[in-house]
Amino acid sequence: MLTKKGLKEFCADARENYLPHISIDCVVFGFHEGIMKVLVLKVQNEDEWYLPGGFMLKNEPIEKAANRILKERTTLDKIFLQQFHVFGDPERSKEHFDMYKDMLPAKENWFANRFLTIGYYALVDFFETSPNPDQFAESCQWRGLDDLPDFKLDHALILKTALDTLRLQLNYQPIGYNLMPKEFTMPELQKLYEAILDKKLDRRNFQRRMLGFGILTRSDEPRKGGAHKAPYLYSFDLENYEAALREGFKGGW
Amino acid sequence: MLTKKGLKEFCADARENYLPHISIDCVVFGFHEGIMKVLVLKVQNEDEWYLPGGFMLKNEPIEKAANRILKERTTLDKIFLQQFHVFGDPERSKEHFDMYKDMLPAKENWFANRFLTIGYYALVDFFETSPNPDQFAESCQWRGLDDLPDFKLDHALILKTALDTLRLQLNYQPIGYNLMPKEFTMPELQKLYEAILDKKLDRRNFQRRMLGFGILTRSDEPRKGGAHKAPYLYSFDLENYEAALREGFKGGW
DNA sequence: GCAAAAGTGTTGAGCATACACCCATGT
DNA sequence: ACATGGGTGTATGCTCAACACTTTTGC
Repeated sequence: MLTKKGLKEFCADARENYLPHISIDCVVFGFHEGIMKVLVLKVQNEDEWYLPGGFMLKNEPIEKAANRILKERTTLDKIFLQQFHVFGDPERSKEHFDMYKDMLPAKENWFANRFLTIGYYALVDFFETSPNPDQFAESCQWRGLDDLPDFKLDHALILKTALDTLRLQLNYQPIGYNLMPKEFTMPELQKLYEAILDKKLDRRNFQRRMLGFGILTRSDEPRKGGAHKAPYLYSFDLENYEAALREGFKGGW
Repeated sequence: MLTKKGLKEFCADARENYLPHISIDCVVFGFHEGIMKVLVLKVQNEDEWYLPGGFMLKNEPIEKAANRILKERTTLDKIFLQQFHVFGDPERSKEHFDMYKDMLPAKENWFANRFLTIGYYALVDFFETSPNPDQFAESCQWRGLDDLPDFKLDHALILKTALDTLRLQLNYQPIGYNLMPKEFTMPELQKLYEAILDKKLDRRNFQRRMLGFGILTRSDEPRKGGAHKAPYLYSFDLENYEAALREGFKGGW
């Protein structure tokens, strides 16, 4: 939560630069140790949790705004981003309104407005990401899907909707290029799918199916060093991958 | 196009009642004589075409606004509506801006604003719909997908995106309850699918597949009067239909 | 040599496709 | 009777799920 002075400064700045009534909230998915993780923000000195979000510059394309916001939170550029829904319940930002309503008169108070928020989800490489808190937050951190905090506002709904969309997407689009390192083994990729879908898949059928999509390249060198039989390393064939992204494929899990 | 007086009145009213920077545009699909039709508006005395759209009251949920707008255009209530995308290119409403920029100073000119538009598509019963023009339009009429006008703004993109979404939806959701009359024959339903997908389907396989979804009820009375063998009449089993809407089914066309 | 991880193969069920055939009705 | 639209049946092939077998590696 901001101090009165901080709020006043923020509002003056926001009114000048941002489109009113509109925000962007992002669900940033990463994959680490077999668990799907989401970037969450914790407010200073409070047990309050949010998804990373922000506002749109007056003359900025939506997707650019989402990219800019995420770059600030993750240091990542060129993130895979997908708009998935607009949340516009008139009461959805009431908590924010109540929190700040006594500090500034409504006319200059940015948070006295109703906000529609455009939901984006992002898929990022966990290891390339350096979470950065924003001016409202004390920390920005990864949380597993099995260990989510209680979100403020409608951010739990936003997260759930993003996850549902992602699961649906899995049925007709390749996923993984943005979530995996450059090279990976088939079992590692399978763990990603299992984490997203929250269910076990058959090792052998997964392999056949995945290879059938024709979006993977097997490198000559298997991964060494581990115990047991050395698995092959794969990477995505970007050309085919992107063709599949555009055209989609059939069938589901 | 509005007169200066009309514009001034509209803008004063809009500024008081509507959320700035945000509009809603709707792609209304109907089905008639084997062709998918879309509701389009024609501007008075100009060869300019738009999709039906409008603005959101300051305290109105998005979906309510879309419903209200469509009720005005179609006289229909309780329309099947699906939000599908937000279009937010900063230049997208430039045509509107240019058209009205000399009539009113930017400060009072509603159309001097940048607008994000939330795209909804609607599925309606062609025969229940009575198209009504709005204050900007001279006519509101159905046009077949094969006979679309050149749209202004980005409305061609909005329509295409809606159609793509609808086709995707066909893969995992039942469609038809909102587009067909209460009772219909299997060949009639097939024509709907063919019109949406723009390709021929096998009569017999379509029937088996459709019945396999378990969302149809066959009535005892076949349709009489026509030449040839009397086809059975079907209606949707609303309970199963809605369950299928929620849970989706697998496989595509 | 054994356990565990990973690669490859096989089989059977179910579903989609492409047909063939039968029934009803108006001309 | 026959053309046409419509309902039902069947053979083929493909895909997916389930499961068996083999290979590699560290202990």
